[in-house]
Amino acid sequence: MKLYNTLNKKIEEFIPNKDNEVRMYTCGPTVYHYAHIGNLRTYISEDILEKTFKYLGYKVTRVMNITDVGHLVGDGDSGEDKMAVASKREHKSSQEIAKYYTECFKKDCENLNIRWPDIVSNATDNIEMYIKMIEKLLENNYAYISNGNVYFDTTKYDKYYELSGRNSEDLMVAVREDIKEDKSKKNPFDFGLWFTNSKFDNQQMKWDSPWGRGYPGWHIECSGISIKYLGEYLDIHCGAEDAVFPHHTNEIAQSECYLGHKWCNYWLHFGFLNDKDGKMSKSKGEFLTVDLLKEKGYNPLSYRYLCINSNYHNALTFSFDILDGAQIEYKKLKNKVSLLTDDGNIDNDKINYYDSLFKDALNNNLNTSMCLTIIYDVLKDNQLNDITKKELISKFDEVLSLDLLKNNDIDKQLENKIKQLIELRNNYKTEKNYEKADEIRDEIIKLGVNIKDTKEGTQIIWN
RNA sequence: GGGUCUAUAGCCAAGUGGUAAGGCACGGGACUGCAACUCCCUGAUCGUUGGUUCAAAUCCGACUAGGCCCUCCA
Repeated sequence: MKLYNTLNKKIEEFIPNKDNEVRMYTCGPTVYHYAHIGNLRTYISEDILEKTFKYLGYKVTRVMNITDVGHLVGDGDSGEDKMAVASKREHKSSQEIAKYYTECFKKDCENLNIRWPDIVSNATDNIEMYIKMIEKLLENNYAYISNGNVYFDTTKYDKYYELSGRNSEDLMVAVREDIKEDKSKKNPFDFGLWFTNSKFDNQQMKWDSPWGRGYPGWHIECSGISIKYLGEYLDIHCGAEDAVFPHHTNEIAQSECYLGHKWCNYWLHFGFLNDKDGKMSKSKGEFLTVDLLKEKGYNPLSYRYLCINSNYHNALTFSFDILDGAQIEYKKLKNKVSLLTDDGNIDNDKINYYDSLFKDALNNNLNTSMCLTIIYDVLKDNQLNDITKKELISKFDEVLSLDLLKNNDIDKQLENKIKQLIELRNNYKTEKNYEKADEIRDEIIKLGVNIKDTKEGTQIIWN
């Protein structure tokens, strides 16, 4: 399959180290707050990538980290992070905060049909791995100790700027207002591997290390977890576009210097979900969570549909108007699927034909909007019987996970009640008492279903 | 200042050199007691500007606009 590889800045054929096996690492969330839907866009894309690999016949091992240390308290971002501040005031520990928000994240994933990765590891569960790596980096002179902290020396790794395409001359130092330049570094772009002398004096989580009691730098976490669980050769590393520099750049530097060879051949980055003012953030504007969407009457899968109908690589602008559109499209699609019957026999030639089109779309740099087009084509194809259509859609939904064939757990009791109401309404209709008939229809709609009058009678349409 | 990505109809978008997929919305029609659902019909020369080519939305250059990044934000 073809993917856009940030490392080479072009779309190229994906070839894993071992035939038919993919080792995949995806940067996980920092659990200091609820995830907003922009955060979740990345995980939706990763979920589709993972399921695509499987659909194409690869065996996939996917690892994700949970960052539960490093900037839970005290960094620039948390100044506006009211929830974390509130939790602190309530005397909750970092661990408690992390545990709570990890559960929230898990629930968000469930709502969006994001499969929980095979291995999910907390940053704090792998301290000995980071220490082992840092020791070796120090031993081989890729790192140095200064002012109580261990730093990676970026001048010792000549491919440091390969991923981001930058150079040291043009980078600006401490460009963000809330960041102060760290004078302990030899070079301005060196980064911390281990801190004992932190600028955050209220850091709660600390561990013993050969360099004193402290805590790991942010970047070593992903390298450590990846190498620990996926070995020395990684096939693909994913994350949002903002992670290219410095996070992934630093990961490559420390991992390859530690391993002594090339680490990962493919780097995939996902575009942002922006609001009309640009980057969505937790502190400005409306804080858009999955729960909020549900409260406002949106199906979380409408948002998944919106993401699927876009290209993972490009920025996507969010507004409720756009989500409204996606929700209507999604409902209509699902409704069309729900009208399919079980008639006929499965036509395997047709299955193979459409399945190969679907795979072509996925192979083409994850062209998921084309996948949706193929579903519409299947639905419109009058050479296909309903059972074949259903079979195809069921297969495609293994990747898209839009629950296209799921009837949202029909409640038998509810169904019986609706059937009674329909009978009552039809009696009124026969008497031409349309006022009463409409009242009953409204009542039925309030129960969360639609009805359709056909020549064969009134059908229930489950939303 | 530098890096990187993007720019196709009202909206979401496909398109990877040969004369613009699909979906939604809008409008028209069929169906209906009226609706909803469903079905049918209807729309763009591709940010601007040079160039390469028999031929460019698609390649190259310039410009314009926008996103992301330049130390812990997905």
